[in-house]
Amino acid sequence: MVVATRLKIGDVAKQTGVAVGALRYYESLGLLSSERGDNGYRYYSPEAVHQVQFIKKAQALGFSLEDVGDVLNVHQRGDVPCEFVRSLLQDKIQQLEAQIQQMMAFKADLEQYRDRWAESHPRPQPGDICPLIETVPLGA
Amino acid sequence: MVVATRLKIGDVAKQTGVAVGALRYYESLGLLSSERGDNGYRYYSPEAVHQVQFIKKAQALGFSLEDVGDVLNVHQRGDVPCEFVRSLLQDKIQQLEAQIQQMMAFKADLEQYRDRWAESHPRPQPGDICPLIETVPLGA
DNA sequence: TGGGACTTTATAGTTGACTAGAGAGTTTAA
DNA sequence: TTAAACTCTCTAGTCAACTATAAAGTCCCA
Repeated sequence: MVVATRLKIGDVAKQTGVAVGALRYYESLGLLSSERGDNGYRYYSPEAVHQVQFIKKAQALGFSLEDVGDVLNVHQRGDVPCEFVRSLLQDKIQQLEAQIQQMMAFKADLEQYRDRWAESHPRPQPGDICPLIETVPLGA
Repeated sequence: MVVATRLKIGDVAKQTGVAVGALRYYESLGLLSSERGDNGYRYYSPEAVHQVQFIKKAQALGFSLEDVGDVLNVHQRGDVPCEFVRSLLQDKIQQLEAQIQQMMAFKADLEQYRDRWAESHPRPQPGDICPLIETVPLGA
């Protein structure tokens, strides 16, 4: 009676804002799966939308599609012990933590950079040459 | 008498751990400058080493070489008012801040993900199927 | 029944940040 | 002095993550 909604590739594209071509590309990498209709069309379950959103989110944070696959493929194969997934997750969390620390340090650098310059130039004059970079070498 | 040390490209490569080809590439993008000797060789000042280190640092944090150029080119041309550089820096700082916030949120997601699973699986059995991804859809 | 919107595969092109190699000239240390 | 090591330019290739296009088939609705 109640047949689970089957989405066509264009529907998933619209709901996620991800291009049709990109979805096919994800499939080619094993990040996203679909069933094929008799017409050869791909049909997706509504969860596929979440899957794609997850991919985009991870990606926005600097994870590669391969990284994402490390987690998702494991799920799709459905045959890997939980401990493995858990350690993958733990790795990602630690990577993220390290990256956050680096970013905060770099941000502090940039702020110091900006503020030191502000001190020595309380009121920039038109035509000023900017001594910013050479006088406060960053990241040395 | 005292001539400032002139480094050859290979010296800079060794001191920074960046490949010779990459240094030439940076130059082609205007991120790094050198003087040419009569032999056609590039010669670098010791500050070039800091410049390259800065590039690598920014890059490691997800800034593109174009981003880096936004800051550095301004310096190399030496003719742009400070306020412009200041606003560039301010932009980068804010970008960084936003990214840090996102990363922290995502990290929290992953941790929740990991911990919820731990609750429901206090002692994973060998052969367990991992219900991690489907049961706790992330980033939905 | 038609036609526009959608789908398929396959191939090729794009961007960023390089690396690799050819072919030629230069420097340097034994 | 000569050979290894280094440098030059130029062209081509690589990898990731796509996008674009062609040629063909399918769906849907007025």
